[in-house]
Amino acid sequence: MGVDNVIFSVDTAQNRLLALLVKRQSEPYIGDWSLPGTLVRKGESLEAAAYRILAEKLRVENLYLEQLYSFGGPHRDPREAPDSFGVRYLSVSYFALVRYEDAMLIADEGCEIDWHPLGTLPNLAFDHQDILSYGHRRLCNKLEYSPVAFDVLPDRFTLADLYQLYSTVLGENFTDYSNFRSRLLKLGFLADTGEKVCRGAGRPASLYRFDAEAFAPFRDKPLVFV
Amino acid sequence: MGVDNVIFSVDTAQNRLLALLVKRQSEPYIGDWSLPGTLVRKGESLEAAAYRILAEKLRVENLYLEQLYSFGGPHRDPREAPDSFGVRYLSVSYFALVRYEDAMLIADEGCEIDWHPLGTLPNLAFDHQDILSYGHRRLCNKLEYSPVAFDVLPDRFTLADLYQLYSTVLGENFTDYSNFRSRLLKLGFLADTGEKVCRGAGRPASLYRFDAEAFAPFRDKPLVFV
DNA sequence: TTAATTATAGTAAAAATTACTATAATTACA
DNA sequence: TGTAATTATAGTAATTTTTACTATAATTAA
Repeated sequence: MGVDNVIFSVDTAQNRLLALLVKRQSEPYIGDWSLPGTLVRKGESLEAAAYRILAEKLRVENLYLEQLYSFGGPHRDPREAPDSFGVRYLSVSYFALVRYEDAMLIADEGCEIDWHPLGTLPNLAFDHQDILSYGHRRLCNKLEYSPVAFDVLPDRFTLADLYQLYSTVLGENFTDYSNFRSRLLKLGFLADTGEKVCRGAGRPASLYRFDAEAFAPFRDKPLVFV
Repeated sequence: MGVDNVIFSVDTAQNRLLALLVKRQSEPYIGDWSLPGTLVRKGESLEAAAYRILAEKLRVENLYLEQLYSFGGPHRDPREAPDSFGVRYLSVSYFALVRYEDAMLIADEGCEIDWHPLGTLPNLAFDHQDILSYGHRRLCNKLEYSPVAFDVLPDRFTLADLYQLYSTVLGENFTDYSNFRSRLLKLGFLADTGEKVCRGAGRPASLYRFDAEAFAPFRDKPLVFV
């Protein structure tokens, strides 16, 4: 039984949504890119295994992680072989969003690992393309309905930072900046810190922080940010 | 590796949301109620196993089924014992909504099985209460955002039937009937068959059917029925 | 025949969304 | 130094959607 992670990050400098892939070093699919995965260890929970893979590939402080789906058809892996329970390889997938700027790739002994823009993905091993696509759908939904963005933004951020994260993930047909601003501000869980930052030309922007307490009443409500 | 099902139905005559439970006939938790479950067979997909349990407990034509979550902490089952993969018992749960009026319980050799109203559930075996609660949350969301209702309504139904299903599942603080009607009708995927039915006193109601083709543009869009 | 009952249509006020315009505060550069 | 470009922010009018109702239609019950 294995855990496979779909790990996303947003490169705000280049406006790209990225997925973390590792190159397989053994058969089957040797040399192909795949999702980082692992077998679950004795006594280890699924979530613990998911965090462990992530920590083996990435040094990162700020992230959001949740279970995605379990893929377990009998023909998904050529390694298929009966075992004591009469089942074949099962993959429980998790999806994560991490802060790109902080994430340090851990490249141990020749293990190739890299970020890949969602637009130009290589062919993936196993059914990992399906898993990744499913993870992408979930990421979009999560962003629209949950405050996951604030797990990967810095503690203090501008509304432009927030907007850029949203529009990079959700694509072109996203609300315009002005309306996004007023909607978010009206919700009342973005607290203006009073501080300003200058980023290149133009009027300085206010730094906001996410007020988790003020967000509490929205928990588990269908709250749409788009 | 096992599959456990959270199977819901709506008793419209009594306005109750029901879950299907079976009484355990072996240790651990012997005599307690639990979700219907099974071990996955050699060469069987997870979904196939989920449909198989359902078919073993219930004769029913109309249903909706989807994967819920995988529960796999190392301490969830007292039966825990290491196996060849180094993992413990894992439960992949599925949730289903079936048409109550058609569903025939299959009671084989002394296997106790019954519908239980969500309000008055007994103590459940293992972590099945958690799984059931999670399934209930998912059911509410599904109903609000997807056309699952039409999988368990008869082919032709009145708007009152539809409203009753929604309000039974989603509870008291649900939109009023009049606004529910106009919202649904405006969406344009309910086709008036022209037929009328009399149900007790009052003006006869139109029978509608779900027009899957007209619904197509809404697929995967965040469509709120509430 | 009248009252009760259920289905359906419609509507006015409130709220939310959308597509903008205007203004403020900074940097870039001629 | 002054003017243009740039970015942030505020505001607003038109439209659409939602909400809380009222009115009317078609049937059964008495």
